[in-house]
Amino acid sequence: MTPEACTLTLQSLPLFQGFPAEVMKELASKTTVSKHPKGHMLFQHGDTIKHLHIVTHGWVKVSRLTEEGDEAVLDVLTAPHPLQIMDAIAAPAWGATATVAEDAGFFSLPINLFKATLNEHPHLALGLLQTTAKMHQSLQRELEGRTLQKTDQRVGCFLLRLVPNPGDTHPATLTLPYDKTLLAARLGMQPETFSRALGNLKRELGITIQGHTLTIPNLKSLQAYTCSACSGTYPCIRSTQKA
Amino acid sequence: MTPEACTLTLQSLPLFQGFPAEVMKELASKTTVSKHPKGHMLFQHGDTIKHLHIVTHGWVKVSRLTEEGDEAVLDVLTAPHPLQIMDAIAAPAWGATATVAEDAGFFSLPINLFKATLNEHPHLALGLLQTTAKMHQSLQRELEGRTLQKTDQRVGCFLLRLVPNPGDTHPATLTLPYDKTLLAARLGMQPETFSRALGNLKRELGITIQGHTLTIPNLKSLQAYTCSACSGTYPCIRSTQKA
DNA sequence: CGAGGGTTTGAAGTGCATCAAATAGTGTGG
DNA sequence: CCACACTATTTGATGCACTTCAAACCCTCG
Repeated sequence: MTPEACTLTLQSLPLFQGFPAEVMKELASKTTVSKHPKGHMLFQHGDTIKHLHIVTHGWVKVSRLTEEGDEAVLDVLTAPHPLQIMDAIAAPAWGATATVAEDAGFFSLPINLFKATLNEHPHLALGLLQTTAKMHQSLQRELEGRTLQKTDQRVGCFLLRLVPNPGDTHPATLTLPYDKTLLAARLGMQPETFSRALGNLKRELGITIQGHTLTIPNLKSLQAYTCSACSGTYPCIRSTQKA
Repeated sequence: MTPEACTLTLQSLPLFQGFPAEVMKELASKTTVSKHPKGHMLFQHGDTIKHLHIVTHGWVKVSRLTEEGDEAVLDVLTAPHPLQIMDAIAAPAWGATATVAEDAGFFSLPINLFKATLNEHPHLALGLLQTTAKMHQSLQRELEGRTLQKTDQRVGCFLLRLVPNPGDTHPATLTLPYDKTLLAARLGMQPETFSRALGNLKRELGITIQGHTLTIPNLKSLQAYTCSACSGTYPCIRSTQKA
């Protein structure tokens, strides 16, 4: 990627809204571009933070592991999201582990440079606050869902947020973005439970499933089934709007 | 409260670390002090946010309600925490409901003034970023706990974080900060389940319970019982350090 | 003392996890 | 292009953790 292209791409990120052109050029010149295949671990819980990583394509699992080997998936991110930016800002070490879930590309910029830039141009922190505040809201919504929704509803809710045009009435078609096993973990349930939940939605609401593609014949009925246990109103916050 | 006292108290809040004295004086002059009894609702999901409220004493429940009347408790806050600062900052607001859980006092400053101050002194946003980042980490830890820990372990974990001197070996005594019913909701379980969990800890680990006071004979064994399902190491992030 | 909410205890039901095994899907080398 | 190995997914059977419903108990406060 040419430096100019890199600058442009960086600049388009919500994270860097409001950053002046000359600052972006400086940041871009120190930015590394990389690709990693599925399964690659980017960093893990406890590692010293050296870079701020931003996903440019693919999917990345952010999780925490216990001594006993259990895993809690905190999020699964795609472009244009930064990885654990809260840790990068606040902590000396990563608070989670990041693993590539689907072949992914990254921009990585030295965390010191990023922090220095923020210090030199403190008004940029205001934009960053917006970004982080949205992430926090999203996480609160997640906690609410875990508390109040049954597994079927969590799955339905996730599907609704994948629908390309929520406004449309009538059949919606969508593609599951990554492995069903990971989807299950992302939603805090076992793969078997996820599979059965999809089965229930199929039976109850006529949803069609072919591999990773599925069709929802009636969005309204899925909303009725799903959103009754949620405090928001559809179309609610969508994962791709998070940052 | 005298204006001077108010200024001093405001200034001591982590939220306002680094705010210059003259700015604090200005903020304090516009700050309202109030008290509300248990049960009072401060604001609810959907209300326009006009003030930034900061708890000065007592406890406040932050929750979201569904149409069906179910409630998800997102947090229970005490001094010196601000209420829903993320919502105050981010647009559009996501919002939650805040209810006084134990008689509480507040500082309230007009949100516009707060935002204007941030804009005028953008470097203050850097400190705010630190605060919000810690809140986010804390919420991630909560989500991990809900995913990986059994109810007994969640209760034990909560108790450990209430211990006054985590370093001490030998019997620790602590007081539950608010109703057991609310505690249960805060930990994402039913009151009955919470009660039984305490009973289990009593039986398994010799914890003594007298009303809202309890004694833990051996912190190490409680840690072993509780923290094995958690990715952190005790003493982990404590609720009172959150902001 | 009596009323009402907070808390505990018991019994029964349910949702999800777990274990086990079959099936579908994917990539490999022949 | 096929056979194989390996993984992802589905399906079934069983068990357990937690919820739900019900009732007793306790505690505070008027």
